[in-house]
Amino acid sequence: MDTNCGPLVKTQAKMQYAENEMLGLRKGPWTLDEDTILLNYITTHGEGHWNSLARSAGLRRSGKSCRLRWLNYLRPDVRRGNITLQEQILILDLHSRWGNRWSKIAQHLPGRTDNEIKNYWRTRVIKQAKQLRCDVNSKEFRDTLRYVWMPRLLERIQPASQILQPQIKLDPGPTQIQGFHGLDSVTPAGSFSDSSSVELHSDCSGSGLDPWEEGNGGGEWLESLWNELEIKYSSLP
DNA sequence: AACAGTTTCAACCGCTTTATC
DNA sequence: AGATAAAGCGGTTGAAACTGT
Repeated sequence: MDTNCGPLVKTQAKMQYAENEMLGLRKGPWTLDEDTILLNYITTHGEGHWNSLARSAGLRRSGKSCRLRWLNYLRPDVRRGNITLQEQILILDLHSRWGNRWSKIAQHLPGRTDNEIKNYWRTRVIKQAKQLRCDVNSKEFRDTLRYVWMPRLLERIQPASQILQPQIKLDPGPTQIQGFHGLDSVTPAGSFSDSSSVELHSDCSGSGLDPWEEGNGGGEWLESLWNELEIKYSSLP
């Protein structure tokens, strides 16, 4: 991120901080009471204009803090719980296309917040990269994600998917993943869809390590992966 | 049971972008 | 056109929860 900013902006930030300090605004974890107040207020008056909302609701919180609490926690459509296999595939794929554009990625995972996806990426994917001694931004790691881990995830959800989509076949190895051609037809900058014949030489591959071995809410996502992916991808730019 | 080390994730911070006056 | 406010984004932090010894 470009960290250059003018002295005016810095001054504004400092003034905002000083103002918050003077107003004695609360920080840290939200209490049940605060949640209730915020929820009730938004239910009645709607969201937006967060600074004035915070004041009107009688919350000793910054508008920013209220907005974040609402978006990441209190919103009724926020989905909680384990990231499903389908969601994992989506995250991996969309991240390969867009990088750390968390909010953009989150738009394609209904009910998931950018914060949650970002946390998932940092705690699971980056952790795996470290264990494999890979740079998470390296081509090797990205190819491993796409050509080793994503097919594995697909294999896992395939039995359920086959019930509805028996024509789907998984093509193992470092080749195109069937079902993702639609994605690859869109080639944004930074995508690596041009590596369809890539060979994996990195230590990342064939390690036997499977980052998704542990519980993932299996069984609750028996709807068709492909139907879901089609819906998601059809809305991509 | 107690402690240390690790992981997770809610919340914050600094900054940019967008909207409004 | 410029100033200001509000909204939004991505990176980071720290406390709670979890795990291992």
